Amino acid sequence: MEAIQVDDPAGVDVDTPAGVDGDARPAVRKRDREATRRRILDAARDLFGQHGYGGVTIRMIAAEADANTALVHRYFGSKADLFAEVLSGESVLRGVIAGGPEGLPRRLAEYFAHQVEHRSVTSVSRLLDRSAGHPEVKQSLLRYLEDAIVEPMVAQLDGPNPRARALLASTILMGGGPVRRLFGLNDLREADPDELTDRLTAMFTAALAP
Amino acid sequence: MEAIQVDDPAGVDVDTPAGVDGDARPAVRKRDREATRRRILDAARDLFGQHGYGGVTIRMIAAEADANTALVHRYFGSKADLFAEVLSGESVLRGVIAGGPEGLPRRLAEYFAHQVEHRSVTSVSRLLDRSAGHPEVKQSLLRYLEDAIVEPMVAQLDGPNPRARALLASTILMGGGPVRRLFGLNDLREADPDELTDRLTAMFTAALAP
DNA sequence: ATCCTATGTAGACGGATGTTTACTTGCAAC
DNA sequence: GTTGCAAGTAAACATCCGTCTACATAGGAT
Repeated sequence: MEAIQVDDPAGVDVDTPAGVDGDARPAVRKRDREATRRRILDAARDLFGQHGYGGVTIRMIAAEADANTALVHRYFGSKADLFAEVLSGESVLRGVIAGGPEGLPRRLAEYFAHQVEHRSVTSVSRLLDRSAGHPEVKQSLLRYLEDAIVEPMVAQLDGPNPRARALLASTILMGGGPVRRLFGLNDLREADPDELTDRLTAMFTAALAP
Repeated sequence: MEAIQVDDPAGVDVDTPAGVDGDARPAVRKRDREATRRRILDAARDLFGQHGYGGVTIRMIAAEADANTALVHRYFGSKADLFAEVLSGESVLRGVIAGGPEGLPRRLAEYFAHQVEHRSVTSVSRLLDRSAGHPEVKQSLLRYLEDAIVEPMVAQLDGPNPRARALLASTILMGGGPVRRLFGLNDLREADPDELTDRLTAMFTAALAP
């Protein structure tokens, strides 16, 4: 869990004949603010997606990005700020939701079912699920859900109480996180994928119907 | 968040005339293993229910139970063990699920809607939600969900893939936690309670139907 | 009244974490 | 080549946490 110390003084042994180390990084890296910032952000996105906010330390992020811990704070302020920036870059669900109200339940169902079929080590739902219960990122999570899910969904709904209906659909989406985390995927794969999608479509339809 | 230090040396001032302190506890308590154990367990149940596993410290529990930190470990082993014991005592949902398959979707919907109407500071869903992402209690959570939700639900289901259907219903239940935590209750109360219950019934029916 | 044990207590230990500080060094403008 | 600043580094700081150890004492058995 620790001991990922990068004990390469990065100055000794400048002429490493060829990259013998696993990572394909140059023996001595150019100083590049933007590149470093991006490496940190990418590492943070991966790690937060895998282990959630609480499961990741600044030192883990720095090690994964092959950067110094202090740089994380220099470029992003605090851990919570970095998390917020990672989250603000996610936009997969927005694309799923866009596309017109008729097919919306089915598109949501297919997104859900897709996550059951192809386990992605990193995904937004995984990140949301595993970051629950950390008050310092509640605002970031709320903003993401509002901007990327609820608001675009409400924009497509006719009839009364669109917001309550969108929240019920979100409930299904968010429930997938804990269920997958605890039970794994095999139980949900019990039936064939098409039946799962059909059933989910019916659930989303019930949540969203006017 | 801290400084709940109980600085009562508990021996000085033995003859406090009457309980002037807010808590109705005797100035000097009798030594009582069972009572102390129960106080700790009750405090743990309340606090875990409010803040989740990670949001509660052993010191908070001890302070709330007016006991010593070491006693928590003496009586319960570790924090994770204490959490498991708290969880094993919860059985509200089992009662909701029992009662026959026909009314099951509606009973689940009413349970869900009830939590929207009467915000209980402590509840199982709240506890489950806020304890996500802590690997050391994953097994406890899984066991609870399996024993108290999925297994009793499966026992009532006819038709194919009962387990996958039960998991989909659980998805709705578990999604309620994050949604309530982040959005609060007002948005879901947009419509009148009966309509909410009806809609949830339809969702659970879609999840569970053969 | 005297022991003895289970109950309760105080405090430390070891480790982890977010964050900051003081320093070094690459790089480019002059 | 010199210099100044931004990029990068090492190490510490300040907490906080779960857990454990060594000690005090209440209260029943003798």
